[in-house]
Amino acid sequence: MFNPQKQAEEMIRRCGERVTTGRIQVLAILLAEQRAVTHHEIEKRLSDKPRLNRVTLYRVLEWLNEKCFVHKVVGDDRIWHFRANSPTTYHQHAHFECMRCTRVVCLDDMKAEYDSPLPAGYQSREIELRVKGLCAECA
Amino acid sequence: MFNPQKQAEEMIRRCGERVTTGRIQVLAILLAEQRAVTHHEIEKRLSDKPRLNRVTLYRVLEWLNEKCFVHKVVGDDRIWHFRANSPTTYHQHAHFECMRCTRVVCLDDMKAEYDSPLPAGYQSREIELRVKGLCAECA
DNA sequence: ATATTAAATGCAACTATGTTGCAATACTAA
DNA sequence: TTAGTATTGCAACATAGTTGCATTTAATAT
Repeated sequence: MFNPQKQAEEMIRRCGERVTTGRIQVLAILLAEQRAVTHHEIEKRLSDKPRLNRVTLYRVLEWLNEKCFVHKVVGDDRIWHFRANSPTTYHQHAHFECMRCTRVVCLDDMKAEYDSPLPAGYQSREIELRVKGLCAECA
Repeated sequence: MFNPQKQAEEMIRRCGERVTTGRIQVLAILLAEQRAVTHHEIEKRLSDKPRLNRVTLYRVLEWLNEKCFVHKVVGDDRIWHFRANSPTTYHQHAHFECMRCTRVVCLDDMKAEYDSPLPAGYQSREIELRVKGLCAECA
């Protein structure tokens, strides 16, 4: 059975860096969540436990991103949304963004295509597809 | 020969809304520019003439966007970038974003594909492709 | 041309997301 | 257990963008 807390701790321990309760809790929250969530949403989910400082949360998220446990997307609300990485989400990002509620959903099974060549000298490292529209609840 | 100022005025006049020097100047700047530029960059280009107020510039840009003279994209720097629309850019956006200098370039001739279906009940209104990497100068 | 009126502008103050420097604390290894 | 370094918390800051309201200006009617 699925225990995000334990899994998070295991993942962080295995990478050889410092294991802190903050990192575990935040990663656990993101593992349990099936979508990209904002700093603010994570803060709310941390509210019962001894709350992590706002700044620390930002730094933890940045760290998780650097270590590739997580990736981040910015939506039309100009706010970072974080989501736990799974093998499929790693280098191909497709996200759906609701134009009404600004909810961000990850579309893992996409196949982003880009036919035309880039301008001369340009190098592509990552491709991100953003589909905007209305989610089921707002449609 | 290409006169952005005149063309901008003509476009705004034809849409039947108020023609103001602010709107003309900003649209002219965006027409002359071949890429997506930030509020800040536009402000610099306005510096010789009697400068538009910061807030007004935001409102002019918002207005130009609503009237579809312009579209906006947010980059990884979480800043809005604006670009004049041409028929091709209208409903298909593809942008290249340099990971080093954060320059945003529009790739007009893309053909974004999205194979998988959206989750049930979701509606797509717009598709945006973001290719991240290094531009010619930073590569 | 002048007056009228609604829309656009300028100003000041504000909001929100995210950052930085530094002192205090906690994790790891010896 | 102790030492040393990485992480955390706090306060102050930076920046992009917004809001309310008084003033000005573009379009319209006289």
